[in-house]
Amino acid sequence: MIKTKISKPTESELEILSVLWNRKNASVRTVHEELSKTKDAGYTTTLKLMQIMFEKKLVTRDDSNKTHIYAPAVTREKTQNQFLHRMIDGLFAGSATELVMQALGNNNASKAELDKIRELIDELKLKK
Amino acid sequence: MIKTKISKPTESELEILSVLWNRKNASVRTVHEELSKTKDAGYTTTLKLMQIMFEKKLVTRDDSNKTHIYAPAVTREKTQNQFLHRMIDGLFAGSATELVMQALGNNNASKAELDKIRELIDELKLKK
DNA sequence: TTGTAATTACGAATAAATTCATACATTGCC
DNA sequence: GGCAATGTATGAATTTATTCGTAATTACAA
Repeated sequence: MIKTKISKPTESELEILSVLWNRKNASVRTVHEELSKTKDAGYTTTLKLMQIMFEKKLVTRDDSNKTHIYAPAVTREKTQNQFLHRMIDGLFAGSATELVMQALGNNNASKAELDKIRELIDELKLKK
Repeated sequence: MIKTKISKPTESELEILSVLWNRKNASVRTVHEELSKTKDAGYTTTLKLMQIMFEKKLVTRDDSNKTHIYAPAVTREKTQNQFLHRMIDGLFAGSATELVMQALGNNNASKAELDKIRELIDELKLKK
């Protein structure tokens, strides 16, 4: 199996991917309007970014109509893991456990959420 | 309390901070030699970066001797949290729980580690 | 067909991060 | 003192990411 170079999405690209993940696919205009809620940048800026992402193969697009429709070419999960690994390696001395504990400790997870995590842990332990 | 603008360390700055965290403090040469093990860049590049970090107040330095000694001005924990939050907001739709589950699921934590995390969870639950 | 609104394409400006060459300063040793 | 070794300072080049103005294209309604 040939592994093509992983191109890590930049900060801005991540914002765009988020919109695409939520909507499955979208036009530049839709993405731009979504982003405009929290950020202010010109329309052509978003367009250009999405074109670059297309070249990088971070997204695919259907250009059979005038308005091109973009869709993510990478999954949210893969991308999350990519960043998690980066972070674990660079900032948590390679220990995923450290990251988990830190994230748990500093956050107000509800009782229900904590239970859900506990369940997962028990499951994982069974596999050992 | 006055909150000064948080300046997020860049990728390269993070590598330098890692060395400083591990050693408490170090000269440019020491840091550079450490980094050279995994990365190849010139000495003055490391120097310049550390000077910039000093201006940004990411590190302090003792320049009473010819060879300046640098020390981290931000803690590893604070920095970890800063990045964790960024990541949770940008990539996990604001849910720390999601991040934790993802990190756990994809990683081979040992039984002992899983137990440690479970303990933490139980502790947190008591506080609810 | 022709005009207009919406869109994509393109190229260049700007900004941010990284890299490095070169100059200058300090120390220790002969 | 004079020289070599080891540092720091500085400015500029390079690279990567972001932004946006303007031109070309397309769809479609009048």
